[in-house]
Amino acid sequence: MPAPRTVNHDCPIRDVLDRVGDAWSVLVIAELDKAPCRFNALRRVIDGVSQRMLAVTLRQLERDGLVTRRVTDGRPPQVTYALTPRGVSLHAALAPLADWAARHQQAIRESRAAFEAAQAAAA
Amino acid sequence: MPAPRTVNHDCPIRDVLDRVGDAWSVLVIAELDKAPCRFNALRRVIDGVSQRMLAVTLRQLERDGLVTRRVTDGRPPQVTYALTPRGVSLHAALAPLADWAARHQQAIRESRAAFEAAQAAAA
DNA sequence: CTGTATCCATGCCGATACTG
DNA sequence: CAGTATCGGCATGGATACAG
Repeated sequence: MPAPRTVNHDCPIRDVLDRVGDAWSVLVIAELDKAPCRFNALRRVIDGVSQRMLAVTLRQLERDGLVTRRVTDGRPPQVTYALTPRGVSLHAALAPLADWAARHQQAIRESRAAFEAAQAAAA
Repeated sequence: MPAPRTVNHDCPIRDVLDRVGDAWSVLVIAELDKAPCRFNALRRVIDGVSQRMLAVTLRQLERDGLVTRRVTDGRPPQVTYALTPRGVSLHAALAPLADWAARHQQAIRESRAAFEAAQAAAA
């Protein structure tokens, strides 16, 4: 019975969404796309990210070859993160989705409000 | 000084990713884009999704106006789900990302392997 | 400054049981 | 067939403390 006509979880897009679907990855990528950035600078600009999660996120992105980590020893030590070409291309691939989001955001909010109103009415 | 130059969480794309970043939404959308489908048919084709999560996922998508839920009372009762035009457009907006994923999947795997090899070597 | 290690609260989700 | 309700385990992630 080797005919699994079921939808596969390891279709490529699920892979990406596992990377990029978390709370911080996209924000980090978007920020680094503007300019390379140091750890604490990112921390300040991202707003709400914990030290732990920023470190974890950057590790994952580095691991996947989406960002580079460059250490400049000195006083104090500095670590600069930057997007790789691959990271830039991911950011580009994200653009249509961002565009869709911006265009439908309002309509979705309205749908949601309408849906909840209907729910309330039913109750 | 009301100048919060921090990155915002409610930038539209984070909104979408909160919807679409979960494990099942994209799979459901992809499946419904092929053809409308009934609940248990989806359940069978999606493979691994629990009854609960499929129900929750469909509710959210319906809530956001991405899918419709049509009930055909009878013996037995039938419920058919289908994508709305908005849902179709989301699926389209996802395409570039899926494409990127397919193209970089292999390279990412290699990066990851290399990264872990480096880690192991360092230890 | 740039992290890692630990602890712990929260919330997600599968399993199960039950309803129309 | 198409769900909802409830429970419990497990992973996620914030807070804190510590290190290079």
